[in-house]
Amino acid sequence: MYDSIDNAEPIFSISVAARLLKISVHTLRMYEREGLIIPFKKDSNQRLYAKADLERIQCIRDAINQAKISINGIKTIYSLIPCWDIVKCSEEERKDCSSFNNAQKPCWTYDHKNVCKERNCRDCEVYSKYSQCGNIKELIKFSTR
Amino acid sequence: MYDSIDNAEPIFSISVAARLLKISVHTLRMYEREGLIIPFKKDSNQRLYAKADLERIQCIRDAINQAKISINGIKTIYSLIPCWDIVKCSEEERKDCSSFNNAQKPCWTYDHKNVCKERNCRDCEVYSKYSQCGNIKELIKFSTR
DNA sequence: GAAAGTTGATATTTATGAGTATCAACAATC
DNA sequence: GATTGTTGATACTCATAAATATCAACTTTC
Repeated sequence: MYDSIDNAEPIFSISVAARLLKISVHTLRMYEREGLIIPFKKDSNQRLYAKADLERIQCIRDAINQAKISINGIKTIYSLIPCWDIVKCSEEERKDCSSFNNAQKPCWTYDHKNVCKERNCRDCEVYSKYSQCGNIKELIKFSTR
Repeated sequence: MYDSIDNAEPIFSISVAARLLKISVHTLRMYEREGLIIPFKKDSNQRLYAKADLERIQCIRDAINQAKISINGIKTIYSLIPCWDIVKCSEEERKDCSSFNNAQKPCWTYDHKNVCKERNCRDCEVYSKYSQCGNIKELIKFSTR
């Protein structure tokens, strides 16, 4: 039943998400403010979380609590995802891209120009597909093949 | 005068290094125990630091104190350096490499087999050339060109 | 339309990671 | 050979990051 829910469909309210993850709603909003997650937003501005979001958040929790990586550390690690290789932006665009030229926070926390302007970061695979738990290194490997 | 010193020549004792960096000798040994640095060792086992080591340590300090990245975060970031691309190890060797297949600590903290067995990590460019301050992202960029 | 849930903001608590202190054994220096 | 510095190990302190609590204004729900 719970298994039949689509991974990407935002259906859990913040309080339900918090209960499932055994954390507080405040912590969820804090992760968002830090740029670690991008929950879906209803027209009324209320947040909704999908199963994929919950898995992602659990990875972040493990990084903080088990691996003892600070939030700023996680932001820096996310900033190393080779987004330029994933979205295939041009040399010209790279020169002009804040994300390409910095390494303090994830690309999806910047105001976008260029290719990324038309993309919705929540659905972009830089954010959605590759930024969980151990697989950032897998992505770097893949990009250097 | 100080400028004429070779960057790579290990000449500073631990107490001198600590004084120059304005930190304690204990902190220097702690960074080493954590695998962040590899000082030169005399036959008597005493440590010596080169100018390049001091610069590297200053970068680590800035990451901890300014950027607020935890030591475990720095170790994880170091583990993302595409060493496989730098030392050009084979597919076969990669399958068998603890560093390639993990992302918790830098490659130079593992017991080495394969290509790296003959290398001295302190002199290896994975450690020496590319692991300072902001240039890990530069290296990933370079590897994905 | 009353109750339950959400919003962002600010203030506060607490768990712990980074750094320090102390130690006896050993090495270097003059 | 006496002084100064180094080694690793264990125990301790302190600064602060992560998490919590509280708030009034706003939404959703039945």
